[in-house]
Amino acid sequence: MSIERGLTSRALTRPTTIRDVADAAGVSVGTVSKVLNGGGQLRDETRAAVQRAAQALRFRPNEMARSLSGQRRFTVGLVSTDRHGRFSIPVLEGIEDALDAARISAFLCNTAGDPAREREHVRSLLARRVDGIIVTGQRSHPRPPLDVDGEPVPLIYAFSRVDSADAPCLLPDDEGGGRLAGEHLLRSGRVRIAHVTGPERTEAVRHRFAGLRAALASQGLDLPPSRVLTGSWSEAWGHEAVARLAATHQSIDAIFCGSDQIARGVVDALRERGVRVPDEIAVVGFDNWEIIATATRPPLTTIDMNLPALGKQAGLDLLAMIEGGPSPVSRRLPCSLIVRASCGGHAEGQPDGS
Amino acid sequence: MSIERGLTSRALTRPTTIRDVADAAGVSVGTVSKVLNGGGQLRDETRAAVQRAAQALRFRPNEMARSLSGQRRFTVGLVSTDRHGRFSIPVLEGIEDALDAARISAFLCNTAGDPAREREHVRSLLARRVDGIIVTGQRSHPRPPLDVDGEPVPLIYAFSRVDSADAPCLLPDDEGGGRLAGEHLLRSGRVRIAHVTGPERTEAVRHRFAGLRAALASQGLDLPPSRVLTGSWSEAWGHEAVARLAATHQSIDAIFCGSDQIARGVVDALRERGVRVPDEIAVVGFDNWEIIATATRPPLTTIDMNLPALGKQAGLDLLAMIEGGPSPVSRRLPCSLIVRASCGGHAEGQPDGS
DNA sequence: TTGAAAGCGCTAACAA
DNA sequence: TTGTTAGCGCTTTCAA
Repeated sequence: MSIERGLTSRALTRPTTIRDVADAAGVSVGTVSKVLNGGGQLRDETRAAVQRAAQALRFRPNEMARSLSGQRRFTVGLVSTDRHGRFSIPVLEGIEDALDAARISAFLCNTAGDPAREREHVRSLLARRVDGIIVTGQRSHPRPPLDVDGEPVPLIYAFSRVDSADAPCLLPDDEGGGRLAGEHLLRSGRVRIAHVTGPERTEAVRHRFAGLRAALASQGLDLPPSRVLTGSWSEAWGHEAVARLAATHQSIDAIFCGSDQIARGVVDALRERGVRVPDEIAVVGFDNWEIIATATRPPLTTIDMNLPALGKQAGLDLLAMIEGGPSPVSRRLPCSLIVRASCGGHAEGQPDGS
Repeated sequence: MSIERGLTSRALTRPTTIRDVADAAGVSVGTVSKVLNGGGQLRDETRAAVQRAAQALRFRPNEMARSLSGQRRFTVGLVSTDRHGRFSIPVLEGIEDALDAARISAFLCNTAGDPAREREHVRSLLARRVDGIIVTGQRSHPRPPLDVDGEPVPLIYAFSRVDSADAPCLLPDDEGGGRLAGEHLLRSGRVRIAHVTGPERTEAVRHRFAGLRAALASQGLDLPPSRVLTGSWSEAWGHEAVARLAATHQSIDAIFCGSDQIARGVVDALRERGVRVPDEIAVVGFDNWEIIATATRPPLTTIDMNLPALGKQAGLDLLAMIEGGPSPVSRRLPCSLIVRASCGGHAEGQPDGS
């Protein structure tokens, strides 16, 4: 009976408040708050009564009201600077995984590379008092630090380079990836390796190349400049590169490509020239972009940047900062080798890096 | 001088409140609220003084506090059911465009197809009292309506089919897309057309096929079953379909493919058989997945579903519902033809549908 | 073991 | 033209 108290007098559409529950259970709001948050010393019957009332009224505590008093908002901002590029999506997924586990909601902010839009989004995030912000996006060129107007909000960069030394920043270990590719090629018995990759000036290109060279060097092998071709990140460039390799009479038994798209162009071009892959020339790609890698004939052995794992780590790091921990350190996260058929040999261990 | 009042006694990290601004400007909080919200009758000097104080203190009104009293939260939930699939991304972008313009923030909720996760996210959204929810995701099979626990929250489905007649739902006009493709082929002088498409039972396959057939029928042309091949959404299937077409000695001058991936497989297979595209056989794809369509040789003429426009419309419809307008009606939004080289002929008008 | 009441930061109705 | 004050829904002392 007493549980019904106040049920009839309420407007039908107004959301149930803690007050309603208190009335229905015949206790005070303070008591309701305590049972709902598991605090205080209460009689079991009281707890039960309150819980029953809350259930009956489908009570759902207003998060904004809770946030007003509490210290944390359980909300973070996700600022992504490229129009949800192919790479930021898997990163976002990883971030969401980490956040979901901590029951934190995320505001999605796409700046589409527009500084004005970025400013607006950040304003809005700060006005909403988010507990932290993760910045994702293009990493070919370093971006200026996110302007948080001096606010001391935890901030981390995931798959996005910043031109600020102290900003915590998570990136894939491209050099390690290049090394993995090189080592795999060497293990497969290849020794005359060419490298067909993207724009010379991008960091990823330089690092992947350095990794490959290091792998070869460790076996005393050299990588003559004539076998290193920089171009664009396209299939078309893969085709052209093969033509150039042929024109300059390179005698090679393997090609490490800077991306799966390039690799696909390379493999197609090789096949059209009657060169057997991997028998005559082995090919390794980069990105593990499944839709490309698996449709290539033969399917591409390639390097995976483990972007979801990177995103997840960024989420965890941010959570640590929010909890008051020390600022996490910038670092490179491992890539892993994905073995398919374009390189011959057997499938090996495929660490997923997560 | 008076503007400085209270500046020193405040803890350094506590965010500035309206109270601080009021003290600094030597007015009451009510007055500050009025100038900040452009209300009431105030002396210009007062306004100026308040604004100066607000600026000086870098005052940023707490959105959660505003929401507590106000009617609207200016936040919506984005529930996407597939792990940020290739199709939901462009839809999300369109949604964000519409929302940004209305200065509304969006909570990103990825359910990864997990009902438990979906339930949790919806709970959280309701607890945060979002003004509305947009559901995005797989549309191959209709999904059950989002369970909002009876809450009267505005809700719309974008690129996601629901098995509920009255749920507002926005989808691309696949049949119209199929018709566009058929008409384009006919205009190019093709009359013996084959159709290589995805899984027979999916709605998109049936609709696109129906559109093609309608276009042919309008010219008195028939589409014999032997020229309609259903399979999977892969490049490999495109290859195989070409082999089957050849094996059954079909005499055709065009192929309309259910997706760009299939089209790419078809074009590659054709080229490998020495068939010239588009001279001997014209090919039209579907999706306008640029990375595929432009890398195909020749680049694919294809159908674009205008997903960003669809997302934007979903956002606008939701806003209308939030404003209290009538529930928007479910509908199909137009596709458009993107002319490249795989079909021969000149580039025609390319309505972008936005 | 429970209740009362003072905030949290802001808006809006009402006074002055 | 401006100030006062009562909420908004919840948490958290402090009393009882």
